[in-house]
Amino acid sequence: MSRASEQAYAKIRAHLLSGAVKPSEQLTEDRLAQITGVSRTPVREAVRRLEDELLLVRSDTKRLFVADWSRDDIEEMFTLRQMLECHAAERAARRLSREQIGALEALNRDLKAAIEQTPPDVARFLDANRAFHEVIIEAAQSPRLGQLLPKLVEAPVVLRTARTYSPDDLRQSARDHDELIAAFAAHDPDWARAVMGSHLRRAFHTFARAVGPAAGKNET
Amino acid sequence: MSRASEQAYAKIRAHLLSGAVKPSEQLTEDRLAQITGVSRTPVREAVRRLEDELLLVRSDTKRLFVADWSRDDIEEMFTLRQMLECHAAERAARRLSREQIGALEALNRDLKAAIEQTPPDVARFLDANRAFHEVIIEAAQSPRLGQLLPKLVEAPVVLRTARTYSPDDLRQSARDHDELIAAFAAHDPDWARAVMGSHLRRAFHTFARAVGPAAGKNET
DNA sequence: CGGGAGCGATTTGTATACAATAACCATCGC
DNA sequence: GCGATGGTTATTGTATACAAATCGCTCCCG
Repeated sequence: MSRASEQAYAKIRAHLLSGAVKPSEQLTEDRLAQITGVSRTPVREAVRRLEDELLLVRSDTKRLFVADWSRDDIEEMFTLRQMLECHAAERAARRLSREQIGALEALNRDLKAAIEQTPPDVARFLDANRAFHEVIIEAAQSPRLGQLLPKLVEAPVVLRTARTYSPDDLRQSARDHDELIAAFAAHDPDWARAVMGSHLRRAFHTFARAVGPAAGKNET
Repeated sequence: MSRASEQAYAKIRAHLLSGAVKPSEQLTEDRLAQITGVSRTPVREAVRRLEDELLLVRSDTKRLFVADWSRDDIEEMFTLRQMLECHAAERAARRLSREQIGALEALNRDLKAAIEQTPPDVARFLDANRAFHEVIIEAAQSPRLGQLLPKLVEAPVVLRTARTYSPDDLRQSARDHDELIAAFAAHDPDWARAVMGSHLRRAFHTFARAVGPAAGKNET
């Protein structure tokens, strides 16, 4: 995207991530234009992208709000993500080059280093983690898949970034990645799919635990 | 969406469907503004939506083109659609109300009527077919799913609408729908998933046959 | 003859002003 | 007192003018 709208996107995203605004809080395009320093036109472009990623939502009458993700929303999202990303892992297992596997190993080394810092560098962990998964999607060579997945991946991570990851959770993630790499090196699609499935399902529970226990039927 | 941009969206879509423009042909926002009778601002909004649905694509330097779907693109799309829509069928089987099942029956009656006209009314068939699948997605009660699927469903149908469907193909579709309804009435998720899977996979082959035989490795 | 720099024309991106619509609030009628 | 109704303000939608980028051509130089 072009300069101003890309900048608006990044700034608004950072603004949401900073915790300066709360879920369900109303925003206006004017206000965002002030914050980002560009006019409403590129802001609208950026907002549309953020709506697509479900970080922002519009009310029935077009008013703009910070998205509020319930536990059920998060579960639904992880279920879909699991479906798509398991497929990606399967395809990637057939296609990953030696270089790409090397890249995954390097990223996971970085990820581990981020964990073992004191205190653990969660931001660095998340970056390495994202890059890791992106390599897999890239290798799956399915453009449509690459277009669909980001919409699912971004939202909850950004909105709940303040939460605490336990060191054990982080280490388990790293181990999952190790096993994924092993499955890829063996070019075994079934193995890769299975590992990715358990990896993401565990990630969901880790995530959900922090958000709150399973809700029975409450709305909000 | 608001009036002008919605209108622009509909007109551009109709324009693509009419065959007045060919795949890979360049379009300009100005030209589309002329055609739709609104200014470039809402046109840009509409174009973004059509890009999202992969009916339009932008070159690396932001120029706008009519999308060109290769056979491989279509196969990829159907594979993803199958994955998601089987999931939807499974969920729908657990949730569909008696009224919704009644609605599906009515839609399939209409679909059959469209087939048995002479000549068959393909547009009416496609409308009923779309409505049928939308009821299922609605019943799946998965907002994210409802957001993802339209992006996959629209594009190839619109772009290849001129092609001929054989009466046998259409009748087989109607039979698939009958069996789906039976699976829903029995509230059997596994059955529903299986029927949806074969329904869509057959639809892919019907579709692909008209586009051209499986290409080995050709690019374009 | 080929390749690249420069320039005019085309196309997309951004800012701004204004129009349309929705929310808010106070007042009126019952 | 309570709900409907009108006017006022806030917010989003659209048109338009202008800026930036890109394309395609010509012309020049090697």
